[in-house]
Amino acid sequence: MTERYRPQEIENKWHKKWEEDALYTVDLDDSTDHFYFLTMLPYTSGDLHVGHWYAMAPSDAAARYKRMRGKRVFFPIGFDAFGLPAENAAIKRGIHPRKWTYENVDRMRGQLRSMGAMWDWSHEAISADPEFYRWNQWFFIKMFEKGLAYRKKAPANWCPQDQTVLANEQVLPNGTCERCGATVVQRDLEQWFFRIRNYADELLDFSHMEWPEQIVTMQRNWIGRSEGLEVEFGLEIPGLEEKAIRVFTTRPDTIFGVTSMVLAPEHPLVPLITTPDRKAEVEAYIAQARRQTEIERLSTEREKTGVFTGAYCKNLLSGEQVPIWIADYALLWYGTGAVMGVPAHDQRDFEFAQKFGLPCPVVIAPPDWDGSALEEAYTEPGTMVNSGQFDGITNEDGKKAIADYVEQQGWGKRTVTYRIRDWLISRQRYWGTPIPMVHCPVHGEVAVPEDELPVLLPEDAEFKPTGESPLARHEGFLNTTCPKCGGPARRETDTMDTFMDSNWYFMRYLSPDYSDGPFRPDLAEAWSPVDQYTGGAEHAVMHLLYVRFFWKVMRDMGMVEGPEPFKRLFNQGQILGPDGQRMSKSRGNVVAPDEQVQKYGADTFRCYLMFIGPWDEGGPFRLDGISGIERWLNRVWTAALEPPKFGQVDEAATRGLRRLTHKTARRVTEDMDEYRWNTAIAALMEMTNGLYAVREKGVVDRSAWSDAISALVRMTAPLAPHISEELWERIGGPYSIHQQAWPTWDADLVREEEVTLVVQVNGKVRDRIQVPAGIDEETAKATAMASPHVKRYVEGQPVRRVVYIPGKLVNIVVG
RNA sequence: GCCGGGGUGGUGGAAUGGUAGACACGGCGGACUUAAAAUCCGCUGCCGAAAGGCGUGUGGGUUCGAAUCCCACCCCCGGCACCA
Repeated sequence: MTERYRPQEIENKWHKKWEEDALYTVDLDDSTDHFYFLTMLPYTSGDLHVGHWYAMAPSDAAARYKRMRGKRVFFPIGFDAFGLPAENAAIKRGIHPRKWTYENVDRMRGQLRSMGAMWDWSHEAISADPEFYRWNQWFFIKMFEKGLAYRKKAPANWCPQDQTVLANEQVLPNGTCERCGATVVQRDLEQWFFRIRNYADELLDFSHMEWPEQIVTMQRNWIGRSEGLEVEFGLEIPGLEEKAIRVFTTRPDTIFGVTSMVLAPEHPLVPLITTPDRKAEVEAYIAQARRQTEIERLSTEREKTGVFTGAYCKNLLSGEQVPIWIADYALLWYGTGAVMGVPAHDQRDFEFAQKFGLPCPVVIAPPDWDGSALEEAYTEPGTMVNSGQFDGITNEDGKKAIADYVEQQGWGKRTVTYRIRDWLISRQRYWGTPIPMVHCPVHGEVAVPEDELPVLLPEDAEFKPTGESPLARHEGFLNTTCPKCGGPARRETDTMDTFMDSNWYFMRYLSPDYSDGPFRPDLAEAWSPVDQYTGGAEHAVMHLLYVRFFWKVMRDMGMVEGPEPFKRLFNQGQILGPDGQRMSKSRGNVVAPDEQVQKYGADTFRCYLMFIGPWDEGGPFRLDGISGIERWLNRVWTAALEPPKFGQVDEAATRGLRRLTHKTARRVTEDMDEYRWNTAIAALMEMTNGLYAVREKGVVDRSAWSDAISALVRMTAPLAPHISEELWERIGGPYSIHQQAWPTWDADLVREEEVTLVVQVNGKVRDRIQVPAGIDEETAKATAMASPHVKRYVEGQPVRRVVYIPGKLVNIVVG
């Protein structure tokens, strides 16, 4: 008897050995057959949870598979270490964020190692290291110099109780502070932005990437391009310089139906046009709008609100006077901050008009319209009516005709508007990259000179919430001199959004110790773009859009080549608790991977995660199936180490074994190419079951058996790297299995000798007959007709048709 | 409301126009064992004694043949949501 499979022993043994041998260290200077496999870097939240395993273990399997297929695979890892969770945890525990973060890094490194993944730790990068964030600052300065970073006033969530700025996630859905329950208000602060809108059109081009359709659609909607017309409405207010209100519309065809002009409450014209008798009401409305968070303001559940300013503008096409209102559904930052209200053809305007008693003239007639009033807005195609010279044409033609006319008259022009806003990058927080700018009373915004980078994050700042950016209270940090004039100046005290780190971390991995730039240009050229990126779909419109934007910025700086950073993207599904709910400590449904690894071993745990279902679906994690994987790996162990008692060789059985081996190689290869781990494992289980059946009889050829075991163990290697390495050594394979070639298959050997011919009568299965694989049509049909089970259903009825699918099926149509 | 994904045995799932339920869990039976665990072998969609019938969310359609394609509807999950 061979000794039993003891996962914990062999796993520790091989971790040590692999590390000593630097088995997974890649020399990037050789980029032959390179393949960059990247997994989203983990946040330093503390312990590795099942979600990390679910994201990373299959990624590792995929990277290992690529390696065995002959690629030089770079598979790096690092830590996303800045950000609010660390700061909050530090505040709660009264320890420094750096201490909390780096202790977590140490713990997580150990947990990550237990997975047995082939990460190249020699290329690790941590975003909170000064040598990393130095280059965030460098990039910021470059972007400032190119006009891609700019400063302007923008509202931030402000908690008047805690006297602090809150991130959106810290504001509860009812608009209160998650910490103290006070009502959060909007407060304007000078903040930094990146001009992502400059790249909006380019970001809509997805032709150079193989990404899930879902993510592409989400990004497309997020960018939200709409084509329309910007058109002026006349303003004649005594003493007012402004002679027009500009609106953006995608429906120029409805312009004759305008019965109101609605401005955003913050629109700069509002205080200038409001009549004295409306002033009090208008100001009260603006004040209440400002008190609401954007989430509340944009809720579609709410009834429409608004107030009349007392002023009117002129519809230049119809000549009509139009009352000017303000309402919070008009958004200052979208379009021109003004909406033309067409109640008959826009549901939102319809509700607004209903509430305030505004008229609702129809200008696009529905096909069967009898002239009666509408019950709701009509937004379908129709014929133009009540639209002066444009009457009688379809509204689609009307769109063009009116846009042409407006452009001819010089009242406006066709434009494109985007939903996406510039990227607000300022955070009024401590634990992040300091923005490397200086505010000089004489020279204004001045960038810190490159040779003074990094602007270090002071370790002794008071990071507990006080009402200001933590760095603003640190005198030593705050007070500096102007790089231009040497006079006294103040440092910028905001830090950067941590999505800045994830913009380029994968490039830092290439040369984490490089100090002449963010990354070595020659390695960037040889190893980018990333061939395969894997991670969660929750990053669809933040990280995955920012990183594409930033890549294009780097490209325009001449630092990288090509249109996109990631050729292929794969989103794994989300793993839920056994109850089907998101895992959380408060629900008590958290499965701790460490315990499971302790109990079953990393190989079993990895394989089980891959076996429960398709990788992109995720789903509830129940432990009750894990014994199936445990048994399977035990059977692989036994099959590999306890061969049959070879005796009289049966040729057919030997051919059968070879067929099983080659067939499995084909199936597993195809499945692994598509990351279909569950079916790949099922195929390996079937092969293992087949080997067991053969082993009982012991009538196969020795070499067919050892070929089968060799292939089985190699195909198991990407999934369960430790047990396969151990078995490989024990069956006498050269170290390391992870450097061996992937099994190939021979199509001739895969071919079956016999097939099951399914016989149907009128589409219902009536018999299954074993026939030689090469059977011809005539023989197949005759065999089918001869079947007694078939005869019963055919007899006495005319055969109308016989359908034959070669080697598979005969369908006899009677009646 | 809009966009995307999905609905298959007791359970996780397989099958993308041709044998529905691969593989696995669980269950049942057997072998081994003093016994249990582990291990090994067999059976296991539902109804039916059998013959056979029924069966992939619901209803209809296309086809010799539909889980798979088309139409309508219901439900679940994810994302976006007053975008002019």
